[in-house]
Amino acid sequence: MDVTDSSSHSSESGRGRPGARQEYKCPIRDVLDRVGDAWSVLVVSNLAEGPTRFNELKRRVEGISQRMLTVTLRHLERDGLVSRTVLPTTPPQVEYALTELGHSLCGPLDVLSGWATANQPLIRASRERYDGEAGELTGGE
Amino acid sequence: MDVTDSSSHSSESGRGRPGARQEYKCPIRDVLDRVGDAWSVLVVSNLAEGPTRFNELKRRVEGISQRMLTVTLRHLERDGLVSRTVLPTTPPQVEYALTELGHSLCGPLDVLSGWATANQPLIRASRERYDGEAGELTGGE
DNA sequence: CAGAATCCCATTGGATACTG
DNA sequence: CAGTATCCAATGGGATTCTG
Repeated sequence: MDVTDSSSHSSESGRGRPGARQEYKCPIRDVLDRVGDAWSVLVVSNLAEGPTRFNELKRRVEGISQRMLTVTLRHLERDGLVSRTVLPTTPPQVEYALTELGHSLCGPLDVLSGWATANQPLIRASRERYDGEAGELTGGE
Repeated sequence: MDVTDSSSHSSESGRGRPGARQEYKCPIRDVLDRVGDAWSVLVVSNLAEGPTRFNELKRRVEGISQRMLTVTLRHLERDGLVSRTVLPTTPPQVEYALTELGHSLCGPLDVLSGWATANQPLIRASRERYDGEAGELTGGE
């Protein structure tokens, strides 16, 4: 494991401007920004099953707003994980598909989701224990 | 790949309350919420090297605010990934360490960061290409 | 030292309406 | 159909201050 940030800013960089971190951080960061975005993962995993059109995707990811789907797809496209193909039909159809790079991400993502699925019970349990204890202390009772 | 949300809400669940998604989603989600949080990853990877005290951690992750370090540690603790031990000294010392569960996450995290490191050049390139084209269209010249 | 609390602005993201 | 644009509530997170 070596995700340790090396190109870190001295804390003065982000001073005064809340939320405005900085542009250059460790390489991992920006990838995690994408992976960490729950929508991205759901979209990618959906696309893993094959090319899909916008509204179809919106239906499948169900719960995502139109705006977020657009934004997410743009990000994924920008990162070269997803390709966007406009079919010259009327009405216009747009097909999204994983690129090679996108497919290659599925492996690592799978490992992670495997871990998540396997350990979710433990995590859930830990949370309930934690929350329970917290409640005891606060509630006094 | 099957991260597809199965316990999805009909869109009525989150209706009206922006940002307030819902409590139950697919198992993967809450794990990704933690992994996706850049700070969590940095903290975990730091703790992977051994137990560390609060301020030491703050120094090492450099760039993290005190508040975020506290919050992040609380989350990790709640999820059972990190243990918190108060040494009864004066002044009080608090040591944070990875639990077994926490350590087990390092593997998957490593896979991911491996992918990230390996493909970062491609991603960067893709972004520049994308941004370049976007600029052409918008700026006209 | 370790952390809780407060203030406050910036970004997020849902809802809605409009366009080609 | 496939978006784009706008509005606005909620959250995130830095800075600062106070405590045991």
